[in-house]
Amino acid sequence: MLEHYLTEQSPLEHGSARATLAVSTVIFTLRPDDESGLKTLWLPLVRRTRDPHLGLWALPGGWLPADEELAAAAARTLRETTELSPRYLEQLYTFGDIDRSPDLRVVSVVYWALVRSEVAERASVGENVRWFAADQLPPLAFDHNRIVEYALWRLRTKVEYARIAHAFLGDTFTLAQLREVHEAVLQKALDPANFRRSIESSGSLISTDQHVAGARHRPARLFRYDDRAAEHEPPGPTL
Amino acid sequence: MLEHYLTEQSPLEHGSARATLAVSTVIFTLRPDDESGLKTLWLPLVRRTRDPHLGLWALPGGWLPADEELAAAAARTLRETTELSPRYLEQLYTFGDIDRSPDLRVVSVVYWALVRSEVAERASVGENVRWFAADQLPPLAFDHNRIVEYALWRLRTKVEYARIAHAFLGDTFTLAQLREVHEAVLQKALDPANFRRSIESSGSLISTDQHVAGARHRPARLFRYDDRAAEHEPPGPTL
DNA sequence: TCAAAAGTGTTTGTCCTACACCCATGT
DNA sequence: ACATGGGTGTAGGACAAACACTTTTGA
Repeated sequence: MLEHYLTEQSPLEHGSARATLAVSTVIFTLRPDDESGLKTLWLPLVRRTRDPHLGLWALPGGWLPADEELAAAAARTLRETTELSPRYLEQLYTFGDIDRSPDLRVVSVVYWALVRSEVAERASVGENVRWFAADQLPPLAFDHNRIVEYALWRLRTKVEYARIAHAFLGDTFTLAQLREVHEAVLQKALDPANFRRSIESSGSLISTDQHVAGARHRPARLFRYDDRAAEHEPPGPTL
Repeated sequence: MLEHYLTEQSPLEHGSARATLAVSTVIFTLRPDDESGLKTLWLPLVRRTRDPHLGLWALPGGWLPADEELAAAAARTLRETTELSPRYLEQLYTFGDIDRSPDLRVVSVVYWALVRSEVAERASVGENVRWFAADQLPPLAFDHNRIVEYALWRLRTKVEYARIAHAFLGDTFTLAQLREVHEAVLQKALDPANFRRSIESSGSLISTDQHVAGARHRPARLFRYDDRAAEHEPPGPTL
């Protein structure tokens, strides 16, 4: 049995049907909630124009062309959906339950991505693409609700907040802006004093000489990310 | 272009060729090094009996049948290779670089598994299956060296050591045995006193009334895992 | 002059580490 | 008796939370 399997010559020759590969992407951005005004996580969904699940909302994605890298396919569907480029893109998980799609056996390699808030404001929103608050989603096609749940969990428990928060901001930013991102993702208030210290001691920021004036209080200093600090990465596929 | 892609009817109809899905598994066990006698990580590899990479060692795996779950396929190849059942099995990553296999486009969903030490001692070792020390591997087929590197990194940086160490041990064990597992995985000595406290305060152990006699020192108490403690899990696919 | 947010200082408690020390057993 | 590892106690340092306080601006 072992020998049979290991020496099998080609995937085309074995009796049972093959699984089909798809790539989907969970795309997050941060923008003010309609009511509270507080920044919350939003994501774009695509309305299905065919069966199965015609009319339901689903994650952006598509079949994997044999000549395209996985991450490239994720970035492409992201671009096609939002007309944006990802500031952060990472493989999330591969979902392959037999019955997750009614007819075909579909295995989906799912990526998660972050895009900048300001840019996402003016992103394309058509008849078949709409942004939703991440914690108020309608029932989605396939197992996509579960996938978004998992992506949210991963975002919130990711240790290297530094790179993540960076992905939501511009090149320079104040500590208050950075703290606002952390608070939105973690869904809890952070002490400004302690936040400052923990960020500064992490060494991932470079302080500029610029300040932001115009508010009726002391001007805040602008900071920039230290790209050299991004080297503390796992030796794995993330690189 | 977006519309074209999203409304595409079937993966069978688009022009370019499809990718092929495979499942591979990195199987770890703990056993004494031949020289030092210290416990180290070992894993089984399979010799390839066909091109590409004929004669090279590779991870156990095979094509994914359309009617088999991903994790089930991983467990099956594990069983076929080692005649063992996994005590721990988790999806690691999906590797899909275009050129990772010379001819076909192969996308491999890779799992990592842990098996018990004592059991692995008497595991099947044939002409085409052999156990290797995880940090002294020969050049492997495809990108399998990179995959093993990543699996090792994940094993060592996994936060919930509790379940992992458990997978290498029997139902009851002494704290010294548990500590030996942690030391082998982390490759550093741990203070017995502090190790005891950190484990006990984690609440994942149940102390039994049994003790291990026979050694020329105070008998060590046997512990058992608290399955209820395993509930502190992510809400994701791991469950 | 006052409100508001930037930024600093200080206290307190918690966790981790190192290491001294006692306990129980086989030889 | 004594060597050996099981098991407990405790002091010191690192770090994080809480919060009082000073600084600098616009109104």
